[in-house]
Amino acid sequence: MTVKEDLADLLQDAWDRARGDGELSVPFGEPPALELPRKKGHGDLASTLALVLAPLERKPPRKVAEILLAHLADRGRILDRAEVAGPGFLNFFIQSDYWREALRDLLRQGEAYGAGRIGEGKRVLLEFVSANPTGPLHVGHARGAALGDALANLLAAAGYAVDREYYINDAGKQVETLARSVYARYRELMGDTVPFPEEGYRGEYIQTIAREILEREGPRYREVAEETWYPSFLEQSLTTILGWIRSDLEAFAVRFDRWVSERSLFRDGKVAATLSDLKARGQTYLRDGAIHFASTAFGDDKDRVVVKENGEHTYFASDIAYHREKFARGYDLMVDLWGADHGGYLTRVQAAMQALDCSVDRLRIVILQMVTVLREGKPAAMSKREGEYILLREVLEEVGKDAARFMFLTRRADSHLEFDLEVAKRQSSENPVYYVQYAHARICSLFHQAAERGIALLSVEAISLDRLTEPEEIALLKHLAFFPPLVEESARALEPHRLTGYLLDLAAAFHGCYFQHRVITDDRDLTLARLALAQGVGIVLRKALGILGVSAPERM
RNA sequence: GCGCCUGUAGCUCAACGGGACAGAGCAGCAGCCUUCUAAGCUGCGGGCUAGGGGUUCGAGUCCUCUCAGGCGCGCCA
Repeated sequence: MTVKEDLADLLQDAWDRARGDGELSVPFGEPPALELPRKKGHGDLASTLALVLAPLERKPPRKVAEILLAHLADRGRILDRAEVAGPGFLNFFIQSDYWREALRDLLRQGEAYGAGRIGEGKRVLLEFVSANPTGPLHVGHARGAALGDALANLLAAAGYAVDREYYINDAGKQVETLARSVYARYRELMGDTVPFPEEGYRGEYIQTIAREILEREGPRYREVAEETWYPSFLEQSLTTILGWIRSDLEAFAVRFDRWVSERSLFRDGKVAATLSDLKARGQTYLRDGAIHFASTAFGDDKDRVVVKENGEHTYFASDIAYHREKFARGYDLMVDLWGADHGGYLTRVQAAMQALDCSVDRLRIVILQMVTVLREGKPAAMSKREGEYILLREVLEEVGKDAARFMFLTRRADSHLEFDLEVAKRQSSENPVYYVQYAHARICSLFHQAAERGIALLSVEAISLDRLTEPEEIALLKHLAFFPPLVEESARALEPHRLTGYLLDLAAAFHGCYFQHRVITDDRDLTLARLALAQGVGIVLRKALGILGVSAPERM
């Protein structure tokens, strides 16, 4: 039970009693919501139940609040006091002992603390990154990778069974262009003058791949027909780039359970099956030699081509098949993480799912806004074709995994992100992530100190937590107690960034407390109580940082 | 032109499925290390939440219009 649940039960009970006494009459409604007041004097938790109920009850909000208050039956278990305030808020002040026992509970649970139940073991598929295998991952992908990985961890922490998937767009014109670009560079390396593909990829990495092929296979593809070199160049280019992508993701501590290839969907007949399904449902038609999907029937701006005039499939066709396949796998929830440049694609995918009777509410698409990279105070140009972009690899080398991930994860998905490389490097010691990590390192240091001084730790049950009486200590206890509901709420909202805010608050509360109250003193019981508090903070820091994929160092 | 996203302190961003007096960090100023890590702590200043209308007991949050920025508007992916 979390604090919010405990109090919500109490309030629900009061509500039921008030109805039983005939003082309130509205039969049902939402379960009472509780929120953290922004201002200190407004209690530890507040409810707006009376405000919501008042118009339905045709009573003044304060009157409703009084009635609820009168029916509150806490028997001194949780509450210190409760009061009606402002227009009709119910403010709850919770006993210090409640918070202390919450810490004891935390310590009993250890690393399991904060494990949520809202997932109920439901299966979630999270698809993210899914960058085209036509070049190395850049900083935009890094944001998606950080968010996706953290989101997957978060959902898992909230009790979902999560699968992480990367969709490889290894079919179509882009990878064809990739192969041609590499071949052109291959010929150039041998001194041949060949035309470079018009829309070809001009990044330096193309030469790298060409050079590797030349070293590995020599000039054997110099004077052969396209049918001979093309398949080989395609495969080798894809393999090389996917290798880069995998190792970059690994270095960024981003994990995937499954890699789904677009070509495999064609190979396994999934695309054909999907198209015939759509056709059978009367959702496609032929126009100008191309097969269109009638997406306008589902709110799209125009109908979309799925099979081109030349008989090739569009990316959209295989993507419909991919999503249909995901639905068929029986997930309770599917989450797609897309870059803002794919935002215009949302309507048509939802349209396709509707057309196939896949319930769209099981699919949630998170659009991630762009990243602007600042180098030396100026925006760095990002153009994949020209090969100008800041790579994930570079970010890792310059900024580091922890700082980069934390920075990506302090912003909401739909907010544009400015990533200043100079600031991240130069001021690395002032980076918020170090502030949080430092709190963890300090706590570890405390336990080393305690061990050196031969302080014997007690079992959880034997610690005198009532020795924790300072306002800063109580404040810390409260922070810790709010972690479990935070996990559930962030997961529900698909917003891992709430955890970074929480971590900064928690670290600040800890640093403040640490500065003001010495942990290790001659007072044995007090020392043990404060160590227990520090341990609780350490556990939550580790847990939350772990969800974000940021390390919790023992010393700094 | 149309669609989606954004606009909050000098800068970068928060504000938890509308809630009470909008908060942090950085930058600026002034203090705190003989004692558990100063990558720390304490204090100060800083806002018509882009702007106008509306809904509501209550709006940074919802609706609408205007302005500004980003992304998209391919038989590319």
